[in-house]
Amino acid sequence: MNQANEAAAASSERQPVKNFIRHLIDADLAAGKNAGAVVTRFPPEPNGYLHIGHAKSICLNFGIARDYRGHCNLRFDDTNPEKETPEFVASIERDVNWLGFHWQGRALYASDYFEQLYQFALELIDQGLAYVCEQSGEEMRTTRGTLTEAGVNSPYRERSVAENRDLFTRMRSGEFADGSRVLRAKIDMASPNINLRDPVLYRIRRTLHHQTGSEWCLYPMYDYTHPISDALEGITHSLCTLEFEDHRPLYDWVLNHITIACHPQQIEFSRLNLQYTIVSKRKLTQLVREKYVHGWDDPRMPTLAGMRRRGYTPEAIRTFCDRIGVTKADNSVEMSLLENTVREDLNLRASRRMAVLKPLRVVISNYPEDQREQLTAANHPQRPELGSRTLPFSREIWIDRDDFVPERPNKSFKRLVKGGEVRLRHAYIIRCDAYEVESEGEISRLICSYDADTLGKNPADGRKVKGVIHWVEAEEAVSAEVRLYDRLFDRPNPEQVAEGEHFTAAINPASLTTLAHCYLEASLAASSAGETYQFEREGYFCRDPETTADAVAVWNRTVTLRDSWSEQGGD
RNA sequence: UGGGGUGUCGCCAAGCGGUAAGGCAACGGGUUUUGAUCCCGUCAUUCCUAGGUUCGAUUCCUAGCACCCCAGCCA
Repeated sequence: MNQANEAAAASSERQPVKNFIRHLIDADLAAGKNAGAVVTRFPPEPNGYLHIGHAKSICLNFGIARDYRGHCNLRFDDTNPEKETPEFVASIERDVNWLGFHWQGRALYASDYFEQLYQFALELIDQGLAYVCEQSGEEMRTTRGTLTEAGVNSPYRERSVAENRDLFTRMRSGEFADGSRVLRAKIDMASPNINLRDPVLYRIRRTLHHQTGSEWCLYPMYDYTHPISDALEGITHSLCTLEFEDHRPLYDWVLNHITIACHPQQIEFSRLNLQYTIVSKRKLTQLVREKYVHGWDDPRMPTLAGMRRRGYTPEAIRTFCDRIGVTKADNSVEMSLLENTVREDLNLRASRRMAVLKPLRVVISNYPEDQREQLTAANHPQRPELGSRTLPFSREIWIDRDDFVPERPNKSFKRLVKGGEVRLRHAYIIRCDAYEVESEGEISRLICSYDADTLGKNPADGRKVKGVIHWVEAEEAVSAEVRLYDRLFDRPNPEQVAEGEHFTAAINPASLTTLAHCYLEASLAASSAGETYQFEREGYFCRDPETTADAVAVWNRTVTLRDSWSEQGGD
């Protein structure tokens, strides 16, 4: 971040906000549980990029570890090699760090525990609590029962311990075909909780694993792996989302039936729903694969990589996560909360610059042709310590097309009209004397005159000029491409589409507007990738890091300025 | 109609028996060389509903209602 001021940035963050999980931990601590330790973990599956929903979980888990002087492990839940890749592992590590959180030592993997997991499975078998089942997937589905009817016991359920041990050992050594056998927990096929109807613990899959290679053809399931991984790491509070609530009896069952000292407490909270976007990894993957967006880091994506590229700061995202809170209630957070948090953060730290997005040529007829001036403009109206920069000024400048109309449309209109005056930000007051029109009817040029006695002061005769517009000196202007982003979906809940339609039907076709011929003030020639500025009267813009050095620089609009004018019916 | 959850302002969310915090949004007003920022003010006699307990209930009890999740060899 350019001109970052740590103190200023830090002030936008708040003191720890209490939530029901922190209250539970307080109670545990007060009761002397876990010898006063608080250990959490963030357990992503490396099958996609991290998004804003993960940010909520990261801030929760790492935030609690920080505030309770414990620690939080980053642990990849890598038990399904078919969907996981090293690229995702790398992106996740990068994004967690970028968000501002760090783990001790190396990142951990559930696959680190494959051997121990296997030994614990043997222990379950020895107790008669797990068996090798040869039913097909289809058979297993039909015998599982329904929500209201009990399931039917598998014919393989009563195998002897010796036979189960033999079979399971041979499953590991690769004697059986993929999918031909699974290891199942022997619990209760009539349980009203379907997760307890003899759930699968292990399946056979000959897939190269990104961490363990071809060492295993036997992979453990999430419900079996997660509690043991947590326990092996000494996790005290295992935080997950609501849909795992009815898996908790299984989580506890596993730990209650093996020899292990630690028994973490699983606590569930509701996942984040953000209006006008989606946070389903499956759907985000589809947007990328089917090229609805330009990649996981497309600035329209709710991924941390996309937000970073768009210009959102980690501080703003953390503050947002503080503000949405943590509860068990289903929620639907308005985009304006996120946007306001980003604006608030950027307003404080971003230097101001001027940029003309839709250029309209202006000639100042009474300004001497051979004259040039170097004006001085403060980088930030409220923070003088951020310094100032120089603004060239001459007879020819660019202003934005939206800042001129021939005739005043209403009495509160403050921009330039023919015969009217307006203040050029940081410069003089000009009057529009005439305008030229092209064959198409489009205005091609404005002929204006300036009041030389209005630099840094109001007119001596006391006349009031209300409007202020931004501009860029023509000769030294820097060419740029500017990309304006709008919400990716056209409705608050993109899942809500007509019968038979897919969520992609809700994609906003105007989510990206590219302006290829924009002019930035001269000082921006020295900007560098990733820097964010406020383009006055337009919004916050971040110089795109992915653009090649020799091309015209690309700027991504992070967020617009609040605009109470257009909200009232202005344009 | 099985099991597990949740219901406090348009959105998020405090509150844990003592008489409804805060943020966002919205709406007024002031300052302003960004229609930005900033400042000031307004915004739930009411907490899903109905009963009950109590001097007193959003908080306790009972009965309803609404919504979400679960039948992957995904996580």
